[in-house]
Amino acid sequence: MQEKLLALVAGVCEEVFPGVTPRKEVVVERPSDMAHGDYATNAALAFSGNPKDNADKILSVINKNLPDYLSGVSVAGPGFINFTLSPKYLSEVLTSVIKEGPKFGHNPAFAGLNILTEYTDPNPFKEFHIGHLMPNVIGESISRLLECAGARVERMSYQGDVGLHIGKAVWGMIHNPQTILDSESLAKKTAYLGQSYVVGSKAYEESEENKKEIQEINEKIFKRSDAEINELYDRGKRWSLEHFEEIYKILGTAFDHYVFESEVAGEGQRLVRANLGKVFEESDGAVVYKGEKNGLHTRVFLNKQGLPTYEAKDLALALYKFSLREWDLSLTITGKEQNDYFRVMLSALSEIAPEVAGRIRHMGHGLLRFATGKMSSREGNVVTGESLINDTKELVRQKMKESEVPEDKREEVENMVAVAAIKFSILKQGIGKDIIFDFDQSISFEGDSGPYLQYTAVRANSVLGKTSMVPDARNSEGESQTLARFLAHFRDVMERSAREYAPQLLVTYLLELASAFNSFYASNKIIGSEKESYRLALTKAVAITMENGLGALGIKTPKVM
RNA sequence: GCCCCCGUAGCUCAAUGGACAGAGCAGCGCUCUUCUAAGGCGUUGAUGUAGGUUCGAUUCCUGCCGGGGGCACCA
Repeated sequence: MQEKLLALVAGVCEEVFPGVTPRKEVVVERPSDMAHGDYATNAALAFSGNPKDNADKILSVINKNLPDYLSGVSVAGPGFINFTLSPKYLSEVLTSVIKEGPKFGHNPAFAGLNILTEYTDPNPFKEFHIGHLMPNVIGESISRLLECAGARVERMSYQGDVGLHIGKAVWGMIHNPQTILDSESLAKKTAYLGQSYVVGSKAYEESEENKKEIQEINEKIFKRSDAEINELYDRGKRWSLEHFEEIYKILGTAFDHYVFESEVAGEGQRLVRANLGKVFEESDGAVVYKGEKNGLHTRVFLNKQGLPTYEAKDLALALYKFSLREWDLSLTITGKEQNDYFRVMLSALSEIAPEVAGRIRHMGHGLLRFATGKMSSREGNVVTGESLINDTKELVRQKMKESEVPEDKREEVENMVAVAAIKFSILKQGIGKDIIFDFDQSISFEGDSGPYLQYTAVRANSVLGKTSMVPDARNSEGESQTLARFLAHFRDVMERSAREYAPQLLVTYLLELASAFNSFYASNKIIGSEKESYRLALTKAVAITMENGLGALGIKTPKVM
């Protein structure tokens, strides 16, 4: 629709101002307030001259031949030209929403592109704490938005399975042995790993002797030279990965690719050495990249021992990604504390493989912090992702005591609602912004919240289940067009959210839609009214749109709640 | 010291250079003889500060104040 109107406006401008170039680009967009219309153009302001006069001229030309998808064109404010969609067109939109069903909202913004997203990088042997929830929730939503925009998306998780933290955890396992059977719960296994890491970290700080032992263990892990240590390492890694998988399942993420640091370390080392003297240089015994030439800073790629650092591994990871496929775009989502780091790494990469570097984009998400005190896996006072989900589920359970949900479905619904509450609190704001986490404030079921959106869809579906009348969008005379107008904007919102990698735009839209529907619901009887078939069409379209929108956020819609 | 990001109602957040800056929470007052009150209706309340660019600035530029992050062998 936006394109259609833009074409119309462009044609009219050519007629009114033949051969004149506007001072600025003429655009058609959604006005901030829907009361002004469904779309607006700045055409009258963009051309020089009195905006009101310009607008009048444009208006008279459009009105001479008003397309049937518009019911009105008007001038307002400083000279905006507002377009209002006609009831006839809105009825057609409703009909097509119902026809398209789960496909409604799909758009061509990224049509045909192959995109790789990398977004949850937890470390085996460490707990999956709530900080890991951020990239997962954001990454999953962006992946889905891109899929709705026509892209083929594959998801990757990159995990640190080598490094000092592992040595510490294995040292802890050796000095604090516990017999845990394979059949025991993953919760118990990962709690033990978490403890072992705490034990090892403390020991590392306590004495030089321990420090040395841990470094030795680390070297043995790296070389896989000690059978007993290999056994502990392999078991711990397996437990961690199984545990992560369990969490991904609850969150609704499925990765296509898993890459471990140990798999790219060797190639990273080789890559840096091969470009020594060209891209990298030696400095103080290490191999570094001087980023100052590009306004950045210097970073170490190979340490004094000649071992690859994170930066070298990331170079190899980037090339590995493109050996899988010629991605049109490779998106990496990490904490924003890595923003500067990524600039340097990509700068180095652009000297080695510019065609690859040019297609990589890094996005830094905000940090999840606590109002009181810090969280540290070294201290062992982390809030794990699992415990947050469980605490939230407990609240949902309280709330559901009175609900109609059948016993055997409760667990499933509790999960969906709890996950919705958590995901919403992350996605409602801009990606780069920190979240000061406070359980009572961040996890909400009322007002603007994930469960509020789910509730709206459930309520709409509940109405639909109570009648056998067939929804029919045609008979809309005398009915408010507000809801239909909201629905007509969904595709534009989905497209913009994808283009800007901005799930919060979709969140805001869904809240507005929910509010409009609930308001409609409170003041109109649907079943049994004269307008039943039309109101059912609206209700059905809302249910579809809400479910599709929530889906793009990675939130499931329960049947009942 | 250098570089990057952020300051919007009491609190937590929205807002594509435009039209009276949107919500929710908290507060106050209503609202289930209609289909899920996790709802609806009403009400109080905000762009850190000083300049600049622009017909028009929360948005762009500069200074100041305040907060966060990064800057050599961790990831």
